[in-house]
Amino acid sequence: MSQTELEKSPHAVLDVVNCTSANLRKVNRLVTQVYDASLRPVGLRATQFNLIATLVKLGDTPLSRLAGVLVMDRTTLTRNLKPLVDKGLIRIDHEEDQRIRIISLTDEGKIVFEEALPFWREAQSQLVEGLGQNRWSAFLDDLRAMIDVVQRE
Amino acid sequence: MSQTELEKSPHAVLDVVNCTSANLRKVNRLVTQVYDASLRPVGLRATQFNLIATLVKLGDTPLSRLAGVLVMDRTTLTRNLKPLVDKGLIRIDHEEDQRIRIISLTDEGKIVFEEALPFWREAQSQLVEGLGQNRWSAFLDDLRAMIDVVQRE
DNA sequence: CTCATGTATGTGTATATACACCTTTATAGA
DNA sequence: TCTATAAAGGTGTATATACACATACATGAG
Repeated sequence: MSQTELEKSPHAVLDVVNCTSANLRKVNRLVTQVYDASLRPVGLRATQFNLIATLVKLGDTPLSRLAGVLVMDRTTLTRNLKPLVDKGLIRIDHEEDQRIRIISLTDEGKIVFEEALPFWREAQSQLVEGLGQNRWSAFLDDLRAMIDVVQRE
Repeated sequence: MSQTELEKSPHAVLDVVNCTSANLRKVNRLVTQVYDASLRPVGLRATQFNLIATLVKLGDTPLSRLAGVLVMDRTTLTRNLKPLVDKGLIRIDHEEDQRIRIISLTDEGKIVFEEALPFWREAQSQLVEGLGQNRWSAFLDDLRAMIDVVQRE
């Protein structure tokens, strides 16, 4: 009769409480709900707002490059674009190279972004102030460090 | 002709780079992929492993209480249980009160958890060491602080 | 005992995510 | 020129997430 892993390490279950992934997912759920709630008046989700903001910054961008900048799976981006295209906020055009899809903001997309900005700021401030400026800055630094850690592999 | 929000605040787009939600979601995507990849040999996703680990800790638990502990929407939990029930790792029973669903680990669920533990540890170590013990601890503290901030509303 | 109300849960729908696999289009060699 | 390969993208499928709405059951007021 061999001992189970749990009998050998009774603290194993406690360790799992410290799971980086589980804690991240939990925070992500909660924080996403805060931003989604703030942005609801303009009909955007947090993900969609970020996608639009990235396009404002980059200008017209090929799909794969956009996915690279967002550090997002290409096929996820394709799916995320759909509701925005349906709403007329984003346009997808071709280039000479028929393989390449150029993602652009429409005029309405730009307007909606401007409308959404104050609502985004509201959510952002709420969290920055809730955690405190300094601690929030450190937290953001750590998020970026974590990105480096994972991507460096 | 009124100025646009962007013309008034040319740094608005740069601010959005610091979006707590966007950065969290990005890290969450990457970290989830690390844990999913580690756990693939045992056929569990990070979310599923965490769900099982929580059940190991709590024992048989009513659905809504489990959702509360996980800080997860009740309906999300229902959906997340399905693949685990299908695989026979989790069972859903009734109580005397016919409304209540009791979620339990099956014997096979317990076995799979034990098999999964070393793979979880591998992913966990990878991130703890990548970020450094101290910084990782601070990061986890901040995640928990962020949970408090959001829940305190 | 009966019904109004509250509690526990499920379903419909939409989005977010990503892996495996497939199609289309360029391009570099032979 | 022709073709093998690489590059860019899409689709099928499965999971993760949550809001709005619907259902079933329990319980207390009368």
